[in-house]
Amino acid sequence: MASLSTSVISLPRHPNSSPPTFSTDLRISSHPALSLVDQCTSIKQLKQVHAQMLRTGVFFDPYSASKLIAASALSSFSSLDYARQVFDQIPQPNVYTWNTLIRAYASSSEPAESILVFLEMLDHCSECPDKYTYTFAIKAASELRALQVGRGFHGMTIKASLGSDIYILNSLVHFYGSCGDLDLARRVFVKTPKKDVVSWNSMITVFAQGNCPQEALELFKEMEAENVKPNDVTMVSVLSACAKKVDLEFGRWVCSYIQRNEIKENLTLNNAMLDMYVKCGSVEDAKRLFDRMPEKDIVSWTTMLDGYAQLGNYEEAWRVFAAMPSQDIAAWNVLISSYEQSGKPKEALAVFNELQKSKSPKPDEVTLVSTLAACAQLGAIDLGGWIHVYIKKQVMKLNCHLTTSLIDMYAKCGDLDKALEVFNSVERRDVFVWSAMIAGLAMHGQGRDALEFFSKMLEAKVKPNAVTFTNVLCACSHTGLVDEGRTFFYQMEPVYGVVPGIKHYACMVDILGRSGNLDEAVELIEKMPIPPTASVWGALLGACKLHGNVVLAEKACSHLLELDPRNHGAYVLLSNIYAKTGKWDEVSGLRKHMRDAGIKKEPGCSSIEVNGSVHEFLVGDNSHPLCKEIYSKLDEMALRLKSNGYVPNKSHLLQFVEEEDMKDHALILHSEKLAIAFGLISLSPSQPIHVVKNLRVCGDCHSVAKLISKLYDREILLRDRYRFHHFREGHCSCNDYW
DNA sequence: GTAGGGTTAG
Repeated sequence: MASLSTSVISLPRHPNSSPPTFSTDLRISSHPALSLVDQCTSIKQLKQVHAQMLRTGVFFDPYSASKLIAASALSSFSSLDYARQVFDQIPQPNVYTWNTLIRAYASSSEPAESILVFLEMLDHCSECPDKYTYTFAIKAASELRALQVGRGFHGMTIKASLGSDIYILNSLVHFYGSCGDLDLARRVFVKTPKKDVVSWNSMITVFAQGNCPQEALELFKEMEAENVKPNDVTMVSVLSACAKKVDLEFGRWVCSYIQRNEIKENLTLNNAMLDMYVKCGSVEDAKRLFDRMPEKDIVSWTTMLDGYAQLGNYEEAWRVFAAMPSQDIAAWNVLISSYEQSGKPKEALAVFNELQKSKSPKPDEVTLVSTLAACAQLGAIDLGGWIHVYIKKQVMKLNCHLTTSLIDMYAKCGDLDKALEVFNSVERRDVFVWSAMIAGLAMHGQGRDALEFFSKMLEAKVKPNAVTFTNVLCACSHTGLVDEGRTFFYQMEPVYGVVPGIKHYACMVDILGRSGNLDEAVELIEKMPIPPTASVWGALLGACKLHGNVVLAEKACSHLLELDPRNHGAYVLLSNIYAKTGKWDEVSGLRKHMRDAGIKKEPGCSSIEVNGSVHEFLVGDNSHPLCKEIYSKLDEMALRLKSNGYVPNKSHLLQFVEEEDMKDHALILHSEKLAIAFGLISLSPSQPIHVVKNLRVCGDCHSVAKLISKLYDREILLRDRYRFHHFREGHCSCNDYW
């Protein structure tokens, strides 16, 4: 046997040194060149064998040429371009040769080529595509999620009398599922005459991955009832369905089922069990399994890492991260996204920084999506903009995920123009891209524009979803478009097929309540088909505060506290209503109750980004290095405001403060004012002051910001928990409607 | 001589 340990290959001499003859020569299948093909470990070696085959003429035997193509296209060192070159040298490729190329492209990174080769085959091959050809071509269509193309193949298989081939039918189930058409997948499955285990597996997988975990589990039971023995692949999908359903009990049952039925455990199955445990919240079960797994790969480690991170146990998460054999980008992404999603955007950015410093792995699309979301939370536009440039420099394709994140980041960082620029620059806009743009316009108070975008979206034939409607209603709420809001709300289900959810009800209550239609808001709550949640009562309570309706406020508040007894926001709102109507006894009563129950008001916190770093201020904060300068600026501001007729609005104090002077003092120390003062001293006059506040802006701070924008001739952009306030020349973009 | 179904991060 020839050895390939050297890079230059010398083929063994043919036993009788005479050139081989082909066509009918059966010895060809054992020709030495062919066994060499199997031993190649690099494209270079393959090329040497190829050259020898050409020289000896072996290449012109279709069987031999196909082997060469298979090796160049399907091996670990595969090069499809090379395979294509080899293919093009073959004078008359047969069906098998065509199949090899179509198969190789189908599972490559360019499945579209597979379809093109299939079409070429129809033109150039004297034989018809066979059952193998179709399975490969259908696989390519699945990869591409090309519904129409696949349907075409489906029709062709029927015409070619291959309509009952089990391989083709199973591929079709998988294909329709990956196109998201569960209905067609099911129809093919139902019509499959003799279902084998793969048929069942395919359909279960389609349900599990298509957000129908319940159907997946039911089908598994049906499969059992039909006495089809499930295998390891079945169980992977069943576990995935348990994970999606967050059904730990059933998940545990499945694990014991696997043992009872002696389904052979392998790495993938163990990983699926790990994932199920983690998704169902039992990292303990996951850890027990992890410790006894004979083999672990990067997926096992990443799943454990995710388990700890999701539970907020970052100490253990970092320990797993450090212990993994290698940290791939997925591991970094777990950390960044879990920090970002649990409201720790600063930590997320710190991890991103570490990743940058470590040089490898390179951030991928998921990294950037999570990091942009963290920037959006913080209002960190410098880093956000940097990532935008990074994407352009890396010539990364802006897919819809990234586009959505960029629009969201720019909008939440106050740069609506940039958000629009991104929106206008892309070719493809899915429902999320449109919805993000509508949300951006809404939060900047441009409700009418938001609605115009909504109609453009409909014109573009993009179907709105629940998120779209939340944003549309939000736009109506921020701009006070009551009639429009009502119309959209009542059109949702009959016209667009989107059933109003709790968020939509909360928005609608907000729209009605805010505009003073408190009775209608109450009526809507009473008629809701789903039980109202804290957010719904919260919206009503907010409206009561705006319109000074103490009686209704107390009712809303008691409902709210019934559902969420520790909701400090409710106490604050009610207390504000009491304060507004001068009921100071009630204010102190509430205060006392909060103290006794150990409920603390979430401290107001404002942050401002100056030269790329984020500075945070709490109320009365004096921890900033420039604290002295900030406070003297505040004194100056107070004087200037007073001399311009400003009177502090004390109803915005939660605390009952005896001394009048103290009240003024507490107000002037609100975090947003500290941040604005810091902005005034550290930014050049041409730079707008961007402040992000964690709570809703207080009424007094709102008036102050308006005045400052005029007296100091500065633009102030304040983002509160709900929206943007853009102060310019004494006015706010919200028109004092918020 | 070829085939179909599976696990991690948004």
